[in-house]
Amino acid sequence: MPLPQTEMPGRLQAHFAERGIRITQQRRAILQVMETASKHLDASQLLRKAKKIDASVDRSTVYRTLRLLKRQGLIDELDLMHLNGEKHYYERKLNRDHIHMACLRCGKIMEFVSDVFETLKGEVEKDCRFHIVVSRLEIGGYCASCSK
Amino acid sequence: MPLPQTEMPGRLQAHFAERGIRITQQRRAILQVMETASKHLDASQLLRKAKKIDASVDRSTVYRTLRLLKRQGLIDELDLMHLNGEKHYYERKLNRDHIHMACLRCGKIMEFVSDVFETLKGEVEKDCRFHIVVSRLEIGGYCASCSK
DNA sequence: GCTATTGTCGCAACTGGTCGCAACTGCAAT
DNA sequence: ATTGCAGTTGCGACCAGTTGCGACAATAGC
Ligand SMILES: [Mn+2]
Ligand SMILES: [Mn+2]
Ligand SMILES: [Zn+2]
Ligand SMILES: [Zn+2]
Repeated sequence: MPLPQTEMPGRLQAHFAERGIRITQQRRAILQVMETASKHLDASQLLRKAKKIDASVDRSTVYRTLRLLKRQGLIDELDLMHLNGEKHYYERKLNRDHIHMACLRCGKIMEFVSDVFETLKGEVEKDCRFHIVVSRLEIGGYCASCSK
Repeated sequence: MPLPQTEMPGRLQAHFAERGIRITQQRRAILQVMETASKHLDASQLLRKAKKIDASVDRSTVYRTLRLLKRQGLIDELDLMHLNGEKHYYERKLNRDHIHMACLRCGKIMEFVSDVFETLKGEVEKDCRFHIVVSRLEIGGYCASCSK
């Protein structure tokens, strides 16, 4: 089962500079956390980690920076089936979209890259004349070990 | 006061009866709203409409009933790309899954049924040995009239 | 119909995400 | 280096969703 290829250690901060977006102390801390994160951070985890780098970082700034990163297409927002409450999860956008699967029993999160998914998106673009910017496929169910 | 109990119960209420789930005045009101809704209600709209049928319905009961309906597989929960804040939208689960597309410019929501989507889910079940219970594909982008 | 059982409800307190505002700061022009 | 200012921040108030609890009401059994 194919896994998503990890992006080069590219810099979120570089994207900001290129697009003339102001780089503040707080944003630097938040971006650094997002860069180095093992995936799927939620907002409060992100806040806690960013505070370790710059203690002045406030909750609102985390949410505002997440919104900015989303608008810039640099991160994806996930529900992961809301297995643990309503919160959302964030991960750096990779070269290729991937599907997320969440096991409703053990809570494991799996990722899957598929050509059929690409085909499906192509179909939507053609049949609906819809120009896709972002797409998100999340599946809930039972993983191999839990479905026995 | 709630409507008379002799009123023709909808499918949701029938499902509750079959499964031995207690049918209360408040739930009857909420189910009735979900049955007759043109789609994609959010929680506060649902609360407002349900209160018109039974004024005693409380916010918590709406959320608890939504959770119950989700667990029973009777409704789907959608983000619709969080075009209007973080809230979630709900719709009755239909015979066949469909994709949701949201236009980032005009806000229009479109639905699309695709065999390729079914193929993709089949692939996930087979390749990942994952038993799918619920799936949700949401796409953000620009509709035909907005992408010119 | 009446009562006992137990699931559900409304309420109020709490948590997590948002927003308006005044203070601050990154950055670029001098 | 200094200055000027738009963009950004922390803060506090606010709003939406959750939870624990005592009161209540839907059902089953009499
Ligand atoms: Mn969501
Ligand atoms: Mn992922
Ligand atoms: Zn599992
Ligand atoms: Zn549009």
